[in-house]
Formats: sequence, structure tokens, C-alpha cells
Amino acid sequence: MLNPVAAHVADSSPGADREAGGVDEHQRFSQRIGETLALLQTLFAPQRRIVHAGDAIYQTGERFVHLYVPNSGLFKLLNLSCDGREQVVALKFRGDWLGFDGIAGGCYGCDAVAMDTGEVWAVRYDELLACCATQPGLLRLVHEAMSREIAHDRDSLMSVCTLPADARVADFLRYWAESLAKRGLRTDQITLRMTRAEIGNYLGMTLETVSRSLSRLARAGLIEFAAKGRREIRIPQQQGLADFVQRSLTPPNLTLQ
Amino acid sequence: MLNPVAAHVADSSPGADREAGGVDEHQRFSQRIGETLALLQTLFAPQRRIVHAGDAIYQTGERFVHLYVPNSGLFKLLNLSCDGREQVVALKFRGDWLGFDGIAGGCYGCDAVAMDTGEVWAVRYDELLACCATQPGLLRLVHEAMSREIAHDRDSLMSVCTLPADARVADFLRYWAESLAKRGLRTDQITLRMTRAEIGNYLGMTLETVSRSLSRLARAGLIEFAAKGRREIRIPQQQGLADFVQRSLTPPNLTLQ
DNA sequence: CGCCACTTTGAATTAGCTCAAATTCCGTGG
DNA sequence: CCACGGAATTTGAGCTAATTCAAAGTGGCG
Repeated sequence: MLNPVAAHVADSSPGADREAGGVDEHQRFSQRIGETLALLQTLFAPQRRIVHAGDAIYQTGERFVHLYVPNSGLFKLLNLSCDGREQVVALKFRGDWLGFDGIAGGCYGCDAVAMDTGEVWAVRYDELLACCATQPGLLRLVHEAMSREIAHDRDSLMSVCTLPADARVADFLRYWAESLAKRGLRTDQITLRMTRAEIGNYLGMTLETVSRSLSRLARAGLIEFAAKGRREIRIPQQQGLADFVQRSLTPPNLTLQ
Repeated sequence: MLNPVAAHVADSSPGADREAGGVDEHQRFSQRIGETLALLQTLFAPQRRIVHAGDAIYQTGERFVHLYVPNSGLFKLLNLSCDGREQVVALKFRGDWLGFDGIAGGCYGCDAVAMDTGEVWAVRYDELLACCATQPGLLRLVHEAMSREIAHDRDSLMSVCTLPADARVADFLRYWAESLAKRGLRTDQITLRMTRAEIGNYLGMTLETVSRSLSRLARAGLIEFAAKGRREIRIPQQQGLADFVQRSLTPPNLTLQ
């Protein structure tokens, strides 16, 4: 199905156990995603689609028909305002749902774009609803996904509103690593599939600030760049990033050099 | 039921027709809220609760059992991070749903607090689900509410990330007025039920900046303070605020004096 | 009347932005 | 295989929007 990288590999770094959501919780999460996908496959034989970096799964204004669930790959949601502003508002991974925002208005409210090669499964919303009538677990599952999305969007807002730039970047990396860990993917070495400009757009800062923040985090030893290419980042210990976010809050803003 | 202020009063200001979502669309929206509440009443005879400013409808970590729908009043959602940060992440009005964020984890993820006197209806989530099995319209309605919430959260994020402070405040006022208009409430004279500190917290800026922005907007004639008390604000024309947001975006950031 | 919480406004400071230049990376074609 | 060119990144320097700190001013309410 998808590379089932042993979950015990993902969190072998020291300090991983202290984190909220330890190894076993991640394993459970990953397992549930697998079950979800299996269930979808059984019930719908969903249309599978291979996508490549840059491909749009759906676009703003397009008529809402399907919800999409990535089986692999990374995806970004781009919100477009009528006045031309454009912003990355969410990142999506395997097992997440894309397209909920289209239910209310009958049209998708943003663009969903693949950030690398992956596979998405398309499920017709009307079929899904029909099926929910007989499959009680399915509805619960969908509601949980929507609920999680709402909760996460609020956390994003809080992050943007309350954290200084460096902490925002640190939290972004931490969240990315955690998302991978939850899906049983390796987190010791992660590849950012976004340019500095995109990260900055997502976090509400300029590309230069992102670059500087990353440099500072690296200087502080919280991350390491791969020998070649600055898209590859090593995170010695995720807890280090979490701690840094904490520290940047304590009254006398003890930032690093 | 609730003060059904004639909708035609709400939008008597010039320029209202040019706005996205004119008078009739607002009227339709308001009508649907009425129908929703009527439906809930019929199906559940929901527990009604009168609340006063400052009352908590539910609190972070509390066991999730009910969803709540305000019949009247204004409410704020406060997100609390484990590290003590606190942020207003959403405002809720009559007909909105509160508590969706609790579905996924079984506990509410934020505090819901009344901002003035109002009435909320409590609906047990399990009863709601059970009822959805026989009432197809009900499920659609709930999903639309969740979908709208997701879409709006993203708009909030975009606003915080892409707009300068003055525009953010203007957009906030515009949204507030629009929310009232959509519910058939008067918008020519609105009463902010938040302190400058709360508004600032919601918009990701300090109370001083909010105060200064309001003063600038007033100086520019886009809003007017009531003779007494600076919580009362008159909005001569909503379109003026929308235009101001636009203007603050155009390349050479043409802000007001 | 007087307290207290909220608001406004000013002045100084700063985090993050803008502008600019140098560097690195990577794909393409010779 | 290497040279070339464009895109992404880094870093510096100066600037500016917004914050912090401070001091009045205002209104509500016991």
C-alpha cells in the first residue's frame, strides 16, 4: 500500500518519549489511518489518481463533488481572496481529508496542490453520505476529520498571532515532523517541499525572515542542514524545538543570540 | 423568539447593494437560521440556557457531550495552549454551532464564553447523530456549518497573515457588521462587546495598535464613535471598510494619513 | 464622589520588512 | 563532463510598522 516504514525507527531520537503523543500513540494514529483507507477502499473502490508536484487536485470555485484523501504525498491548500491575495492555509498528509470547505457553498474555497508525487483517492460526497446511513463508523470518522481540521486551524491562528518569527518557524518544523511521525514516516531527516517564500507565506512572514530564522535555529543546534541542499533538514530531537517555542514565550523573551 | 428586526432596516445605508451578499441574500441566510433553529426545536426540544456576559458555555478539556447553538447573544471561543497562551480564535452569533472541535478528541478544545446576555440551545451529539439517520436534511445542515467554520477559519488566518493592522481592524468591523446583517440585526450602530485588548488578541496585535487603528479609521470617516462610550461604533457604509481593505493592499501601500 | 478598568495618545524601541548583493543549487545543452 | 542560466537561498544594511513603556484621560458603578 504505502511504505510502512517501521514506526519504531521514526522516533528513535532521545527525548522522543517526553513528547506529548509518544511512539505508541503515533503508532495508533498511523494504524487508524490505515484502517480508514482500507474502509474507504472497501466501501467505495475510490478513484485513485497519481499526482506530481504542482498538480492541482481541485481549484477554487470548481464545483464541489468529491472529497479527497491522500494515500501518499504532501499537499498544500491555497486560499485565494477575491482581491488577489494568496496564502497557504494548510498542509495535508496521508489520511487527511481535502475539500470539506466545499460542502457549504457547493464550490471549493481553495486550491489543493500536490507538493510532490503522491496518490489521492477521490470519494463522491453524495456517495459518502449515502454510505454513512448504513455505516455508522464512517460518519464518525468523517466528523472526526472535520473536527480535527477545525481544531488545527485554530492552533495555526494562535501560532501566527502569539509566537515571534523564530518560534513560528520552529513550531512549523516541529508540527511537520510530528505529522510525519504520526504516519510512521521517518522524521530524523525531513525534506521541506516548500520554498522559503511558501513557508513564509504560510507563517505570515517574509522569505528572508524564514531564512534567517532557519539559520538561527541551525546555529543553536536545534536543526541541521544536510551537507548539500538546504531543503533537507535534520532534527536531532523534536523536543528541542518544542522547548524553544516555550522559551520564546517566557516573559523576558530569551531568544537565542 | 428573537428580536426579528426587519432586515430591510439593516442595510439601508448607501452602497449596501454593491456588497457581495446583498440584502436579499442576507434575508435568505437569516431565514435559514430561523428554519434551523425551528428544526432543532422540533426534533430535540433542546435544553435552553440563558447566559450572561462572561459565562462559560463549556471549557477546555471538559468532556464533549453537547453541541451548542446560540439563539441569541454573542460568543467568543478562547483557545488555550498548554503553555499558557490564550487567544480569541472565533466569534459566534445566532445560528452558529459551538463545540465541533470536541468531536475528534472527546473533549472541548477551547472555552466558549458569552459576551453578553443570550440564550444557547444544547443538543446532545449522540442524539444528533441518531436523528441524522432519519432526517437527511439535518446532517446536511450540520456539515454545512462545519464546512463554513473551516472556510472562515482559513479566511481569518489569511487576514492575519496578509493584512496590515489598520486593514485587519477594518476587516474585523466589516465582518462583524456583516454577521449582524446576515442575521437581520441592525448594523448602522454596533456595540463592540470586546475590550481593545480582546480585539487585539483576536487580530494578533496589541491593544494600543487597535486603539490607534480605530482612531485612524474614525479620522478617515470610515467609522464614527457614538457621542458617549467608545464601544459604540457607527459604520456609515460597510462598503467603505471593504474598500479600505482593498486599498491597503494595492502595491504602494496607500494608507491613510 | 471616588475608585478602577478601559481607552487614548505620545515617545522611544525593536522585530521584522524592504532593498540589494553575493552565493549556491540544479537542470539543460553543448 | 563541464559551462551556463535561472531560481532559490543567504546575508547585510537601513527602514518602518508595530510594540513597549509611560502618562493622561474617560466612563461606569458601588
